[in-house]
Amino acid sequence: MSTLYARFAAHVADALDALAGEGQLAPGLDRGAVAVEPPRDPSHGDLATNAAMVLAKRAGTNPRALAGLIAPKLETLPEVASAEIAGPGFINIRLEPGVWHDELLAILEAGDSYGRSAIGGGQRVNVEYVSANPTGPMHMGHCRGAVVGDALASLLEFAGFQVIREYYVNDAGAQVDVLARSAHLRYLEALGRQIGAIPEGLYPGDYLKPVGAALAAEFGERFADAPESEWLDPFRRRAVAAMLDLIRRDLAELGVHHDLFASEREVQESGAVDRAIAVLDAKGLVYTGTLPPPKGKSTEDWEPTELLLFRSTAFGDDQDRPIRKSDGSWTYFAADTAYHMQKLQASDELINVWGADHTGTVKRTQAAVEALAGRPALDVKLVQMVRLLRNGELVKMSKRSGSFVTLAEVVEEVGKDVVRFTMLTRKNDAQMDFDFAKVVEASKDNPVFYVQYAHARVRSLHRKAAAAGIDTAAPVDLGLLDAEELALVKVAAQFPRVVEGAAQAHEPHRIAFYLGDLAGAFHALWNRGNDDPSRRFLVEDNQALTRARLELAAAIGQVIRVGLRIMGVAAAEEMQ
RNA sequence: GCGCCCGUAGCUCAGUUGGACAGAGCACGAGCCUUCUAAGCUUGGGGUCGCAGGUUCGAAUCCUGCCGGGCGCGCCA
Repeated sequence: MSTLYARFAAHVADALDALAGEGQLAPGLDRGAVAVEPPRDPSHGDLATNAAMVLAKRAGTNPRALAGLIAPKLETLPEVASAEIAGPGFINIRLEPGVWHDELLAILEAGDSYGRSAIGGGQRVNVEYVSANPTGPMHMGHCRGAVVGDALASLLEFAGFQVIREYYVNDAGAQVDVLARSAHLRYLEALGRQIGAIPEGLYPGDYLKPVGAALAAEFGERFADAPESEWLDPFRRRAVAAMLDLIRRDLAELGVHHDLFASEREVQESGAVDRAIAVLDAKGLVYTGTLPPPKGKSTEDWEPTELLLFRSTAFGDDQDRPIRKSDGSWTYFAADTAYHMQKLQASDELINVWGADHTGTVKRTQAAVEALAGRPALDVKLVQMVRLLRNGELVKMSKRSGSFVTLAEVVEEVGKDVVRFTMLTRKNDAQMDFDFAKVVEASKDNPVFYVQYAHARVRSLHRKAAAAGIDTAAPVDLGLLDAEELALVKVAAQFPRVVEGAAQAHEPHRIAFYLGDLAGAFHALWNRGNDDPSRRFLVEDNQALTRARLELAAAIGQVIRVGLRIMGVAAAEEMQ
C-alpha cells in the first residue's frame, strides 16, 4: 500500500521526466532533495512540492519559471484540482474531494494495517531496553525506558523492520554477589536464625524473603555455616533467576515482553570476550598503554597504570578505554563489546534504550560497534529522569532505605494504559514529571484522557447508530461530507507519514503527539453539534448524511486504535 | 579543563529531520453554555526561537564562537 505522499512523489517525478523528454529540462538532475509534503498552512492546499526551488539552480533557470513548467503537468492529473505557484517557487496542489473519499475508504479497508509501512525493508533491528540489574523488583526509574523501548520496537515492526526485543541481564558483576549475600541472610532467617537488622550494603527488601525460604527448603542447613565460597555461586544463580521472574512479572503488568534475555555471565564464560577483543586487535585497535589522569577530579590518589586499551578515540571518543583490569579480568566495557558483537550476528542495526546516567558510555560503545561492524550501527536513546509527584509534591525515593516506588504499585494505581501513554508524552531526552493526580484527570489538558475520550465517542456513536437501526450496509455517499469534515480526513491521512517519520527517527513519542492532534480535530468537529444539531454525527432525519459521517467517525476511531496499539495502549470503548 | 544533552509565548512542551507569516495546552482578556454530543465551547492578545556571526533561494532546525542550565569524566556496573 502506497501512501498519498509516495504516489505524488511519483507524479512529480513523472512530470520532471516528461519535461526532460521534451527537452525543457536538463536530464539526469539529482532529485534527492525533491519533497512532496503537506504544507503547514492549510490555505496553501493539500500538498506542496519544492521541486522547482531545489532544481532551478542546476537547471539553469529560476524557481518560479521552472515551477511554471511543472505545475501544468500536475494539473492534468485527474486527482488534482489545481496546482498553483506560490512564494519563492512552491507548487501548491489542491486535490479533488474524491482523493479524500478514497483515503477514508482506504483507512476502513486497511483496518488495523492502516499506516503499516515497508520502509524497514525487512532489515533486522535489535532493540535492547530495560536491562535493569536483576537485584530486585522494577521501580519507577526503569519504567520510562521500558515503555519507550517497547513502543519503539512495535513502531519499527509496524514500519517493516524485523525486530528483536532484548534484555541484557547483568548477572556477572559485584551487585549480584551482593544479591547472593542478601539472599543467604534471608536463607538463615528462614532457617529460624536471628539475623537482626540487614547490614549496610546488602539489599534490605522483603522481596528476598521468599527466595530465602526457597533456599532453605532446597538446601536445609547445608550452607548455614559454610564459607561463602561454597554457596555464593549456587545462591547467586537462584537469586538472579528469582529476581528475573519478579521483573518479568512486573514487565508483564506493564504489557512489556522481551524475545530474548541475554546473560552477561554467559557472554563472559563462552569466551566471546576473547573473540571480540581479538577482532579489535586484528584491526590494530588494541594496545597496552597508560591513560591520562581523570580531568576535573583530584589526582592525589592517581597512579598511572599500564592497561590493555581499546582505541575508541579512532571513532570519536574522548579517550581510549580499558578492556582488561589490572587484576587480569575483563572490564565491563570489554564484556559489553562482546555482547554487542553477539547482537550484531543476528541484527543489522542496534538500538539501546538507556537511562541518562549512562551518557558517558555512549561514545565508547558506539565506537566499539563501529569497529566491529565496519560502520556506525548503534543508536542510543537516552531516557531522562521521571520525577514522581503526588498532587504537585515530589515523592521522595531512597534506594538505601528501600523506600522506592515500584513499577507494580504505579501500574496498579493508575493502570498500564495511563502509564504507557504518559511515558510517551515527552521526547525521550526531555525530563518529565509524572503526577499521580494529573495523569488520571478527566480533562482536556490530559492527553491520555483526551485521546481515549475521542475513541470512546466514536464507539458510543456506533452503539447509538446500531440502536437507532441505521443500516450500516447501505451504500455510502461520501460526497455529502463538507469541507470541515474532509479536513478531518486529511489529518487522519497524515498517519502513515507520521509512522514512517517516527520510525526513521526512532521517536515513538511522535505517535502520541499525533494522536493528540487527531483527537483534538475530532473533538472540534464533534463540538459543532452542540449548538447546531444538524451538524451532529447522528442526524435522525437524514440517514444518508448520518451514514457518511459514521464512516468518517469510524475511520478516525480506526486510526486512533492503530496508533494506540503501537504505543501498547488499549483503546477505551467508553469512559468509566 | 574536556565531552554530551538542553535553551522556543508568563508556565509545560511540540515543531514532520532546511521550507512559505513559529504551533498546542495551561494561564490571561472577551463572549457563550448550565448542557448526557457530559467530564465545557467560541474568540482575542502574547515570542528579537539564549546572543553574535556564517552556509543556503530559504535556518528554530546545519557550521563556528560566546552566554546560561543539566549530566558525565581512571580498572564501578
